[in-house]
Amino acid sequence: MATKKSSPVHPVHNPDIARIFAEIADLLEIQGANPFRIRAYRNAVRTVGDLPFDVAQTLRDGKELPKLPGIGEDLAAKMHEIAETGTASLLERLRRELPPAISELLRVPGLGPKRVKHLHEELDINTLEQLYKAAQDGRIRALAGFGPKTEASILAAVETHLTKKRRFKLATAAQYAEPFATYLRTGGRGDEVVIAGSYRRMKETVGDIDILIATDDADAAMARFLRYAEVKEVLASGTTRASVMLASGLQVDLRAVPKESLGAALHYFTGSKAHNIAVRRLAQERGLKLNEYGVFAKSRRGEKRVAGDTEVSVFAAVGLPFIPPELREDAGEIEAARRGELPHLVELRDLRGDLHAHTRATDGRGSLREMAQAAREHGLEYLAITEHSRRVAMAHGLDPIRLAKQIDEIDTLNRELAGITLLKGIEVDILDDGILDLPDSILGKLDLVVGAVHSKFNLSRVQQTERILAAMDAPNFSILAHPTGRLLDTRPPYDVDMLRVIRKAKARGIALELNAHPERLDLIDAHCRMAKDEGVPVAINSDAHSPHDFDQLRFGVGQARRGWLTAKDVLNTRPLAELRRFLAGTMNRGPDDRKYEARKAVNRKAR
DNA sequence: GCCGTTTTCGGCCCGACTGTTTTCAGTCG
Repeated sequence: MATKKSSPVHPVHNPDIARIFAEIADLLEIQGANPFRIRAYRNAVRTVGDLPFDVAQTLRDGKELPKLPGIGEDLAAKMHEIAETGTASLLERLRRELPPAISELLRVPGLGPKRVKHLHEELDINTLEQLYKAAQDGRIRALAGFGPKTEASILAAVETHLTKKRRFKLATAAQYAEPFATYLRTGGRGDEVVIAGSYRRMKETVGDIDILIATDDADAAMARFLRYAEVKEVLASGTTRASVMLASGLQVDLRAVPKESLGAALHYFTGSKAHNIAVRRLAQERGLKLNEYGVFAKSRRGEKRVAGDTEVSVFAAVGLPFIPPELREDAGEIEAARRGELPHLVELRDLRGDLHAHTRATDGRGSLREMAQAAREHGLEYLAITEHSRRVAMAHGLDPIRLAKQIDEIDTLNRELAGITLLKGIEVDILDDGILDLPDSILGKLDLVVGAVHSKFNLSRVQQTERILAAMDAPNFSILAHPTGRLLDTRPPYDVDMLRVIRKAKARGIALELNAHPERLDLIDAHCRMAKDEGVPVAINSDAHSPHDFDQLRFGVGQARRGWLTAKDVLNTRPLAELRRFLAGTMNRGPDDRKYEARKAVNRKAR
């Protein structure tokens, strides 16, 4: 339901503004508005989503918003309006003109604005449920421009969509959870506040947020929790636990514990459930009882508390060293801990560089110099510039001439930059047949080649795998970008035999990327472990499209930690000289690589 | 709706694929 302007206002965060702009864009699109006007809103979604500061907070602090690219007078005014009222009058008007749930229909793959409009006007379809019913009844295939295949794909898409419970991407949840935790921390009594649960384990998406507060005054902490301005609804509230729904739709649970129980409670509420069960079993074997209040030894005269003020003490009581939260999935971490073989996980500060970034030359938002400076400010020593290649027309991908020009620009800039080195790269498209989108004559002049699939996601497993393996046979190929192509919530991974890809990478001395973009986080944790087991280095890359995107590296590191990676397993922890040696081994390979050449020749002939 | 300016309106990344056509519209990235 639409928020009325007169209703109590919840503080607004950037994702809220972005969501409103996105909905406006959707509704305008269905109405058939000027496509460039729609694009302006979509650009604004990205701009707001990427901002390194909170818009509403900035305005509340009485500060001016800086001039933002693509945000003119009108959109700036709307950002003010949303920050103040939680909504935009334009959105409210559009919602009156169109059924409120109709923009949901645009989420169905294969349905764009024209078809949604058509379905609305011809069949009075306004919701996913109505769409599903119509597809089941075979009414959609009867419409002009639709057919049985379209109908079947709609049916399948809605089925997967309807059954999915809403989860938040880690980076989005962070934007709500961290200010909330900060608010609780500033309660003034020195309470210890920790966000536990899957958030602390750095899972790529979280269903809700679990906050733990160690306090001497649970009543006051509870009251403060419930008073938080973003609370829309109190779902439950007692003396030690409460549960609320925020205006953003994110559920937050609070648990207040006495300070001496913090460690045990933290362990308990961090999970995972499977990990907790396994640890409790260990406790049981030792005649101990483990719960959220501590570790207890049974005696004839009741129970004696033996540990629980810190997590370390909890683990120690069951004979284990501290296990980092990211590993707590009962996926071998307890056995490894027992044997003293836990990995020393990679940390953000271990990263010395970033091997995937874009600039304004294609679809990025910073100049070469701005990106270099931002990388340096994030403590990096090197940064690879890897624009899209020409096949990605929408991003204005580089052709050989423009790439050659950028190579010169980077050489020139490197001569004057201090404290950071730019590497010359490309994110070259892997075409349908596994051939790269640019000729070797130009690729061979680069420091590295990052290969990526951006098309033909629905090839069969065999075809998709062969395509990628073929590309890795190319004379110049350093890193396979976002290896499964998935976008969280939006696009499933393509079907590919990852073990074969990883073994090919091993054979060819190629690295795999762990793309740190919050929508991607690709490689997934299991594949990180697979790569590590096979001895293939993983590059944690930001895929930065603007200077502050380097902030996202922390989510990539979280994912890498879930994949058991140590600094040694990560390519871009290496010093520049060492990295260069690795990259040199992936470039300008000799005539031994006949497979790729043969394939290229065959394909040329076929054309 | 933004932007840049030859200062007040015209341009704004576009190629490929799919299913539906019978020469192409709609969607995607």
